Amino acid sequence: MKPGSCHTECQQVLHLAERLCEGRGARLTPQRRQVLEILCASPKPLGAYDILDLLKQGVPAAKPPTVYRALEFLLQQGLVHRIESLNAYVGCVHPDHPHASQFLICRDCGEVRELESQSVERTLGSALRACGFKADSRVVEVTGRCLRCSEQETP
Amino acid sequence: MKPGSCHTECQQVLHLAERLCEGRGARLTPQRRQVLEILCASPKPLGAYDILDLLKQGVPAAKPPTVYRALEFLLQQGLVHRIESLNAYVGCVHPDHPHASQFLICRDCGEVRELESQSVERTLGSALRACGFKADSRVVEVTGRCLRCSEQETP
DNA sequence: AGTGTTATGTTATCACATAACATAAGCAAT
DNA sequence: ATTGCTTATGTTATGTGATAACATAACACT
Repeated sequence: MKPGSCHTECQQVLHLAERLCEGRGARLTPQRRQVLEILCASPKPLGAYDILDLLKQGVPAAKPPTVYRALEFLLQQGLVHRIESLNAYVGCVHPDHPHASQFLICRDCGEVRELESQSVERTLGSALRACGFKADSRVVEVTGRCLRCSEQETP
Repeated sequence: MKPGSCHTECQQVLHLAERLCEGRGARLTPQRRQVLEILCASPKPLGAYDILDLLKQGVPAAKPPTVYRALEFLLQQGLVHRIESLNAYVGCVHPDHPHASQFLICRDCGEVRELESQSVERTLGSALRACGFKADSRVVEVTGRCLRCSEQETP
């Protein structure tokens, strides 16, 4: 079972998202839901205009602000993440607990995996504390080759 | 003495850059040198079009590709870094030894500081090893408030 | 001088993101 | 239900960052 590409898994995430938003009094409108659905169904990060193209199937009148507004909401709710080094977005694998995102980006297959290393979290946290820096958001993005790709060929 | 804003320090970096390029057989041409100079002289990260505006003082015919080509070279040589979460560029403080860049970005004063924590390096490295990921480049960028700014006001 | 390589000039265009203002939908209180 | 507020969406235009493609010039080596 590959991450992000499984239909049933995607459904689970959507239900969880609904519950979370409900509990927070946040409105997961049809449009926002569709954008989340698009991201969850994609095994790879999507650019805003990729999302736009897909969204148009359900919302023909969709335009860039449509997507960016939905993304803004979903990012706030922790339901999706933005990959800074790709200008792209991914559905969050486990939106139930807040976490600083750490991503592994394979330059060959394009897949993005969330890392969630506690030790990286901790060491980064103490480094920040040591220099008195109050963090709002932490970005950890590693580009390279995933295990599968580096096993397949050896350049 | 504030990082990046000191003229003599900037000169030192430029001389070092010349030596490094010389040793590698890389050509630090006048244009590339000017772009590096612009970045070193700035206490804050600059966008490509900011650099372009400044570069035009010395190279009136400069256009976007002029800047991006210079940046490409300087990035390859490790003389500048790109800040992914800002789409901006900074001169490298210590280009002599290669290092994974870690940045602290103050959302108030806009200053960017290089962190270089060995422990973050190590833990991230071992986390990557543990999942068989071969890293090409590591991006660590933390946005928040620097010590100075959080001391000045308390919202 | 000749030739291959690397750097620069030039035009156009692509890709990503948001400002600004208009309309509509949801919701609470009378 | 109507009013009135708040939040969400529609729409047009534009701002900002980056690169493709092709032409010319500078360099380095024999």
